Amino acid sequence: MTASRPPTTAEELRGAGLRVTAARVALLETVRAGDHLGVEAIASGVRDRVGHVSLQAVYEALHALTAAGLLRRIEPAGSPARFEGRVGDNHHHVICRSCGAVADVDCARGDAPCLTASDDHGFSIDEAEVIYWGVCPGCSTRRST
Amino acid sequence: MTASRPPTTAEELRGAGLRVTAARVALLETVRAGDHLGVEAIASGVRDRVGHVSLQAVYEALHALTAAGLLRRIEPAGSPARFEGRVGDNHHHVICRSCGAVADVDCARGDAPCLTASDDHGFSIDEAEVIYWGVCPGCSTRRST
DNA sequence: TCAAGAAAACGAATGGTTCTAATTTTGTGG
DNA sequence: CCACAAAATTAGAACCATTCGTTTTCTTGA
Repeated sequence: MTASRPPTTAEELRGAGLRVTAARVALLETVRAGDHLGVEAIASGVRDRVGHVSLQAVYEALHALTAAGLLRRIEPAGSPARFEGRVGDNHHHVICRSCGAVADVDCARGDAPCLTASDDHGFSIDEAEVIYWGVCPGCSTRRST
Repeated sequence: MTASRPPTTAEELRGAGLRVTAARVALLETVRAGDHLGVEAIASGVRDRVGHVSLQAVYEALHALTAAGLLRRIEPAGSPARFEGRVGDNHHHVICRSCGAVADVDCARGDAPCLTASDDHGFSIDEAEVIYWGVCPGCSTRRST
């Protein structure tokens, strides 16, 4: 009897070669429902769904899901890591210098590397990561008033 | 009598509104002579020039010189911070996924922000930071052999 | 030269992340 | 259905880069 609930998330995990645990399903759903969450926020979201989960387990699962390509890790300079569920579309990010808010920016090209370096110094480049730095609407109104 | 040696570095510091100390002069020269050095390497270079300097003093000076615009801080995801002396030309970086080597990539535009976001979400963007990820020549030959 | 204030030293702490080793759970083959 | 091996989870400690508070030293401008 395995037809009562839609096992989409679980199937994705299994399809990626990962074992299915309640914590991983909850984690994947939490990250997808959230908006560039940090580790602490993810842990809290996972606990809301499945009870107690250790922080280390969250780190481990984030590592595994990121390596499997189900999650993407972004790490703005000077901030702890954040995770997002949108993968595969090679999009970029705008980050607020004031509050650290992160928003997605679609990539015009879509495929990585979406930019070509003027001089690659012999490197074989596979990705161009773009971070736009600025001030978000909320912070700029707060500043000017 | 102040014409015996070229006081360029000291004048730059003073011009930026900073006090001139042996440690700061040595630090600025170390970073400029080096190639995207980390804090530990900078501290070691400063000590080679002026003797004992505490790590905290190095952090403090790096902070001050970065804020004054004499240095630029880059922080590749998953690595400690590195500093470079080339400022003002809004160039970008190629980073080796294997050994962490950093090389400069000139920006085609030169002025920041050199890219325009497809959708800025209302942010006022002042800089587009581009990091090209790949494998450096040394690491790719090492891998293939 | 002198006093004000900034910078450096010193010592310790903090936060995010990773490691180790032991235990539990999961998927699978008998 | 049961047992086994692989993988996941746990707890705890450790690690690293960075920061903080305080005292001492030094630069600077009057």
